[in-house]
Parts: sequence; structure tokens; C-alpha cells
Amino acid sequence: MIKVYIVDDHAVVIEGIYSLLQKEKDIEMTGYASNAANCLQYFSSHTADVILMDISLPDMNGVDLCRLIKKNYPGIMVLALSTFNQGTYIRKMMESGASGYLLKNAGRQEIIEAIKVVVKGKTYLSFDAGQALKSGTEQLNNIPPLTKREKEVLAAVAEGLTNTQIAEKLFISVDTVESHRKNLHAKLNVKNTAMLVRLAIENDLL
Amino acid sequence: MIKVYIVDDHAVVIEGIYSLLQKEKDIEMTGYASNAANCLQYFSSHTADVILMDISLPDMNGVDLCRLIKKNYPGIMVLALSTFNQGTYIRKMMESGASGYLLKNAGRQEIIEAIKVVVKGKTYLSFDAGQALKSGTEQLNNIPPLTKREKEVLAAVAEGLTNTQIAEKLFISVDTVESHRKNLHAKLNVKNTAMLVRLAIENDLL
DNA sequence: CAAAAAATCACGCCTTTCCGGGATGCCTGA
DNA sequence: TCAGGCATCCCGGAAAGGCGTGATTTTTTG
Repeated sequence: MIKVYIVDDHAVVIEGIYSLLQKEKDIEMTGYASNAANCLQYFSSHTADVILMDISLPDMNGVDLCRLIKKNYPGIMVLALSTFNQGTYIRKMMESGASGYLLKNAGRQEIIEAIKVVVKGKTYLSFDAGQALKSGTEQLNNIPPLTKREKEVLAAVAEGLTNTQIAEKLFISVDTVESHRKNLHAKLNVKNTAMLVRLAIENDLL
Repeated sequence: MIKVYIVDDHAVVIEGIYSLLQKEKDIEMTGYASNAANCLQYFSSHTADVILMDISLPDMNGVDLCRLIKKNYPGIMVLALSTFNQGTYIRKMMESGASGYLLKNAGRQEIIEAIKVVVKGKTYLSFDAGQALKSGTEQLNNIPPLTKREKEVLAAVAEGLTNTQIAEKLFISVDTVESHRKNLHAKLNVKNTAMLVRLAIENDLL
């Protein structure tokens, strides 16, 4: 009997999965939570085999919750659940210890299969998710890590501040700001402010 | 007996709503579809009182589907269903004839209430959705209409083209491009490229 | 048709970015 | 200890953008 727990802030999703899993003999739903806090509280005194976890929760994002769970209870398998089929999200979840990634448009069969796969310690990725992951790593999407300062400057630029204003804000000289911008341009392979801001927003670098 | 139909590409959501509505005596689920095409086909020979409609579907967006439904069957009330609490989406759905907007984190009570309200011809907005709408219209979010040329220039700017490149692309002089940019700055109340691009992306002006 | 809105082009002036260098400490991990 | 990444600062010239103002032509629309 596989014990499944759900964390999702959408009542209909919880209800739907509950309803779907009820028909399955060897799967049992032991509980659910609509936020990270309740989930963590539950596991301080209970356990489960698999957690179906929405990546966006009201009080914490799925990535952090997943990391916490895997750190404290490595035996529990986390199966990420999301509407978004974005390489970045998927990658982050997998890096945080998730055993799989399931899109919410998955049907009953797929959900059950995913649960059975991850409970054995294997990895399950929705077909589309797998695709997104691949195309993400193999293509240009590859964003080099930015330093703390660079991120600060980038955020300020995206807010529309001029170099002078940024310099004042960060208590550094205008030249330094320019240096950071130059590095950002080089790292992100852009050549002006417009492309920089666009890339920053679209890749959630703020 | 209120007849409810669901259009959503997430099996769990359909299952969840079905399960929730089953317990309600005076509401009946008459069918569902996981895409716009099936939905339209269904209504060519059936009807319903309320359609719960996801705003993002695989083959068509909710806004267009809503418009189609209301045009052909004005008597059917459309209740938009979405994860996103964004003023733009909400506004577009309402403008397309939807009777309400429900967030997917709504509980059983709220869903049922919403259905009962819209079937009477009234409007139902999730609390949060109402807030987003208000803050959208009443605050600065108010975006004046842009002309065709302005949109073209804006798109080019967001792509990272320089004024010279834009001029070549649109077969106009650099001065004209600058004029359009000046107008954009004035209309959108920004003062540099960074803010312009950011605002353009965040308000889906591309 | 006549008024309004949009699109076009122009000039001058100043500010800001962009770019290619170079330089100096500081800290960390191999 | 020492290389390398990081953050800091500097210079100078070229390019692009921002701002005010004004003008002409086309298009839209009441």
C-alpha cells in the first residue's frame, strides 16, 4: 500500500487527485495540505511514501519545500506537480531532490504510473517535461551564474535607474556600475539595455 | 437543476470539480472537454447553463473561446477559471462576455456560490480577482492605446534593435523612430529604455 | 468636407550607454 | 602560496538615447 500525501493550494486539484486515487487499490491518500507550513507540521509526526507537491504554494515555493523535505526525510519521494512546462522550474525541482515532475494535464493513468515509479526510487518525468529539460540544457538557454553584485545592478537597471542612480543606491562609483553592466552584457551575451532587461525579465533573473 | 459544463485541459481539475459538484443536489455536470474544439462541437447539439472555462487551453485561449460561445449561445454563462490572478487576463475575459472569474484555489463553497450567482445573470469575481481588477483600473496601470507604428517600434526596441536598425527595418528615418519613442515614453510615463521594455513585457504589449 | 489624430522628418543640445582597455586590493579554494 | 574570481575604480572616445520644439503630410473619422 503506497501512502500518498498532497500539497497544493488548489482545492479542486486535491479533490481531483483524491478522487482519482480512490479507485486505485494499492494507493492510499493519507492526507493533504494547502500550504507548506501545514505540510511540514504534518510530517513532524507522520510520514508517507510519496508527496505530490505543487511548485507554487502561498507561503513557500515548491523548490524550497522540496529541499526541506528531502533534507529531513530523505526516504519520502517528492513528485513535483505543475501547470508550467518550463525547463527552469523542472531543473530546479530535480536539483532539489524531487523524484519526478508531473504536469497537471496528466491523466489518471499517468499520475498512477508516476507514483508507482518514483516510490521505487526511480525518476518519472512527463514526456513534455523531459522534452523541456532536454531542449533547455542542450540549447542556448544556458545562463551563467551571476554574482550578488551583478544581480543587484541588473535589478536596478530593470527598474529603470541610470548608472548614476545605481551608483548612489549601492554606494559605489559610476565606473563600477559600468563594469558590472559590461560583465552582464558579456555573460548574458547582449549588447544593450533593452536586450538585457528583456532577458532578465523573461528568465526570471530579478 | 443547474447544468454545468467544464472545459479544462487538466484531468485532475475536471475530476475535482466533478467530485465537488456531485455532492450538490441542484447542480448537475452535463459534460466536459479538454480543449476548445471538443467544447464547440458539444454545444452544436447540446446546451448548458454555465460553462466553467479554463483560460488556457491547448488549441485556443479562453478569451477567444468565451467570445465564440457568447456570440453563438448568449444564454450560456461563462465562468472563467484560472490559476493566474492577473488583471489583464481577468479584464480580457470579462470584456469577452464572461460572467465571472474564479481562481483555482477557490474552495468548494466558493465554486458553488459562483455558479449560482452567474446562472442568475449576475457577475461573480473572486475576492482576489476583484482586487486585481480594481488595482488595475484605478491605478497607474491604465495604458493608453498605442498606434500601430508605436507598437512596431516598441517591439523592435524590446528586441534590442538600435534606432538606426529600427529605421532601416521600418523604412523610415531615425528621427521618426525617435519621435515614436518620445511618444511612447510620454504615453507610458517612462523615461528610458529599461523602463519601457520592462513595462512592455509585463503588460504584454508585444 | 473639416477637424483630429497619426505618421513623417528635422535640428540642436545634452546625457547616458557602450566599448576597449587597464589597475588594484581581497578572498577563497586547490 | 598562488591563481582566479570578485568587486572596486579609472580613462577616453564613439555611439546611442533623451528632450524640446516645430513642421509637413497622410489618414481617420465625426
